[in-house]
Amino acid sequence: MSIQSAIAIDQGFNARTTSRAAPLMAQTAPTSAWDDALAPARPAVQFAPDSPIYDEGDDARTFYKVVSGVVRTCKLLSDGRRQIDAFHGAGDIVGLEIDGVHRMYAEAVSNCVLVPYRRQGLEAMVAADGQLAQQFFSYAMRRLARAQDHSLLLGRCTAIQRVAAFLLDHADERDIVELAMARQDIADYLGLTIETVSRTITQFERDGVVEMLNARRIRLEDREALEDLIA
Amino acid sequence: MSIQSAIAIDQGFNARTTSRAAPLMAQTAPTSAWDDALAPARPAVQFAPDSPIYDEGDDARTFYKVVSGVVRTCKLLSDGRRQIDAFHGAGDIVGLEIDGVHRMYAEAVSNCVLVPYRRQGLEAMVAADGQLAQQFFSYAMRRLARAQDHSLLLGRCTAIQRVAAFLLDHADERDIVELAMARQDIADYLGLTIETVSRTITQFERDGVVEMLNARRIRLEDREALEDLIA
DNA sequence: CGTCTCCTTGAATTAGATCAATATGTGTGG
DNA sequence: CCACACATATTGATCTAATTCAAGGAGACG
Repeated sequence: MSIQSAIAIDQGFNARTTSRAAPLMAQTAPTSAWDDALAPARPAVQFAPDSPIYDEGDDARTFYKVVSGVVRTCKLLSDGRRQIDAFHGAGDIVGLEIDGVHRMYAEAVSNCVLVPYRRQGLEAMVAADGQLAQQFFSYAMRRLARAQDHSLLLGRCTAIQRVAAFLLDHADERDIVELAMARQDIADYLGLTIETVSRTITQFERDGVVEMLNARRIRLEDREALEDLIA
Repeated sequence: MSIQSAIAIDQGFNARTTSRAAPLMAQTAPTSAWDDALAPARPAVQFAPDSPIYDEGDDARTFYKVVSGVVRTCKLLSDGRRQIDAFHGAGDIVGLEIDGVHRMYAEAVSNCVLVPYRRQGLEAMVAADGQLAQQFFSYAMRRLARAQDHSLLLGRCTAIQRVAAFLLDHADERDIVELAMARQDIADYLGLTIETVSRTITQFERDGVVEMLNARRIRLEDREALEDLIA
């Protein structure tokens, strides 16, 4: 169903993380132990921007490891309001659930390559292999920590602080922010409107804190000023 | 340090969940496997309302299982704004971290009895015992699911929806909400002000949706109406 | 029976949303 | 290469939900 739009490819693993996805990858754990322990359910699959990966409510037989590109996981309210839970880059796991059903839906933000794994196989291996189990526990705890940080941002931070935190989160070592996602995605991640995100970035530019090379590429001119905002 | 205010007691395990904590407990997994597998680090410890359990930044050598009462885990912003991440009732684990440091601080909301466990022992056991590891992984994933639901509430729901969701979350089978926490706690959990929480509940009462038996005890007169608000 | 803490209520303010254009690309076909 | 169409982004004007500021009540407790 949601995988129909995906095109199976026989290789593509050598194409390492794009520089665009690198900042996200930096926040994820090494997954080397995985690649050895778990056999992919199928060859890697490619998704075009905005194409669905799985739907909320879908049977969660399969989970994915992101090889390249960026994935968003979201929830919808009945009136159409959307909350993006997280963006996932190379190395991240998406779609892993304890019970059998996906609690969110996932879509490709950019062109993505994902490796699908069977959840069934995982459960047996986790029970058998303490090392692997430790890795998955650790992975879940790291995701939890991020979700908790996100709650603080959504519950108690101003628009200025949310956008500042987002830019810092996605900046690379050279203070360049390469945005894989559109303004609407940023807004739905930060619990704001697209207009507020746009205005806030513009304001940062007026204040000389950032420079917009273009809409998707922003340079932090004064990283400290941004850090002070969220301190 | 943060445990100084706690008084070690030699028993208290037989005192099962108070009715007050029951709704929270319902959201937690059975932990029977634990009690057998992991030996407490010390006898159970009692905490008075508002007393600190551990501080953000503290060495996370110890984690706790809530035996009775309610615990809050929180983060502070530098200007004093507080976000309550979660309330924890009987059966819940608090203070378990992957790295060695507590990412939040924890305080007793009501009178609490907690059993402390050493994290050190846990890591070895998890690596050795797949069954136990599976339980901890599952626990972390359930916490993650709750944190993600909370993000949707904070990012995209109105004050009315947040308060409605909170009341439904804490109602027992008889549609009675026994609130262990003060209005300020509810506000800091929902990302609102105390005034907005108060006004919203008052409005529910005017609309005949709830009845306030007293400030800490609310009866849902029309559960469906509340459910429709968050649908 | 006063004092304290917690809760509620009211009035004024504001951050961010909404509504409404306008601009800036970006790809397409002539 | 230009002109058009379409997406996405920015900007402006207004509105509103929630906050802030400021009193009052209502229990709880010594």
